Amino acid sequence: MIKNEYACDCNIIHQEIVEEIQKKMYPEERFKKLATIFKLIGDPTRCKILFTLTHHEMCVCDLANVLNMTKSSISHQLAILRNNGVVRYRKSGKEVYYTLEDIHITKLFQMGLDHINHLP
Amino acid sequence: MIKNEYACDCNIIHQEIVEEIQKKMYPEERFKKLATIFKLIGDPTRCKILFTLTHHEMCVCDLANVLNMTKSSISHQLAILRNNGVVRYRKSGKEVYYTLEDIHITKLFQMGLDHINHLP
DNA sequence: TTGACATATGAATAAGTATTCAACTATAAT
DNA sequence: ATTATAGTTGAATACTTATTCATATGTCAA
Repeated sequence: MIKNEYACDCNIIHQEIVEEIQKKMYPEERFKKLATIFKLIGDPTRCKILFTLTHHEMCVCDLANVLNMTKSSISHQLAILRNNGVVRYRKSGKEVYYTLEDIHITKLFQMGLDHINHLP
Repeated sequence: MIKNEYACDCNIIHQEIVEEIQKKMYPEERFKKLATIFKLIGDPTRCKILFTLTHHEMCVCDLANVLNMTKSSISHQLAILRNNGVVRYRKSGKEVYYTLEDIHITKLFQMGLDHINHLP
């Protein structure tokens, strides 16, 4: 048991295992990115938006009606998805139409969806 | 264009599409569950814990050392993962050893990890 | 050009959450 | 028995974030 004064508030119990994993550890930045990806899907409103866009391209008003929420609220959430490259938009007259952009996140979302659909 | 006074603050622009998707829509509860799953992974500390446990079963002290955080902080996060069935624990003397429990969440996590590892 | 509507956005508010701190339980060692 | 250590947990704090409100921009129709 090696005292570890600087790193944290407790002892290392299994030094070999700890060192082995510390070598494999990614830099902080990568874990932040990873968490961000999951956090993007980790909100009910955004889940509903993604679910809806999986079925059809949609403008903000229609999304607001489908989700039964205000345009403003939807628009804020779309901005988050947009700024993280999850959705793409095209303008047509007064309307703005959104579609899914990021294939990886879409796949992750679909996997999560399949999972809960198979729950009891 | 049909005025929708009760549902939200705006008009339905494409009624057919909206109605079609409203039929396919899941109940609120299911989207909450879905979001919860992703939210569980959507935090850098929990990502690090999951990453570490992917490689080896580990006790709280060792986890605290690997992540360079306090035992308390780790323990709180482990409680969240535990309460949501993501990790399992076994006691051995004074130590508590954690392993991954939920195969679905582990798979989702791995998919996310693969994704960011293939980023430029 | 005026009015109506679709969308975006900044600020404010409210709710949620991660970490710290202090106190607690349980186990092991002396 | 007493002490030290591993882990948990509740409360407090600091931070993040979703929604609302008010306002602004841009497009279309009259």
